[in-house]
Amino acid sequence: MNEQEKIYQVIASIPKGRLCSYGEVAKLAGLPGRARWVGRTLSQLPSDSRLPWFRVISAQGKISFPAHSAAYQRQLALLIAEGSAEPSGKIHWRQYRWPS
DNA sequence: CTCCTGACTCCAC
DNA sequence: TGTGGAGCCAGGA
Repeated sequence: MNEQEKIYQVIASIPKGRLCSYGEVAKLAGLPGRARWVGRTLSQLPSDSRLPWFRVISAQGKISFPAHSAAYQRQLALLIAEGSAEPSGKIHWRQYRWPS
């Protein structure tokens, strides 16, 4: 399994209603300190992917896209759909715990 | 090889 | 609370 697949696996395991930061995903995938790598990997994600990429946010509890951008609104809408955010943009960060 | 870039983080002010 | 800068590291030019 390559690094990209590990990252996909971790993200795929995040339950609906739970969120995880890029840094946490990296750590859980066995790639500590490589949050940027996770971000880059997601940026390369095919548009038709089923991966819940929108459950990954920054460590500051915010969406990592410029506010008002189309990408930002797309992610916010998906989070609102599962109760992880409000239309106002406020995020309800229910931290995902990796099964230990 | 060097330089720049980025869906990131931390820490100091 | 906000901002700024340094650290981070694989890719691409």
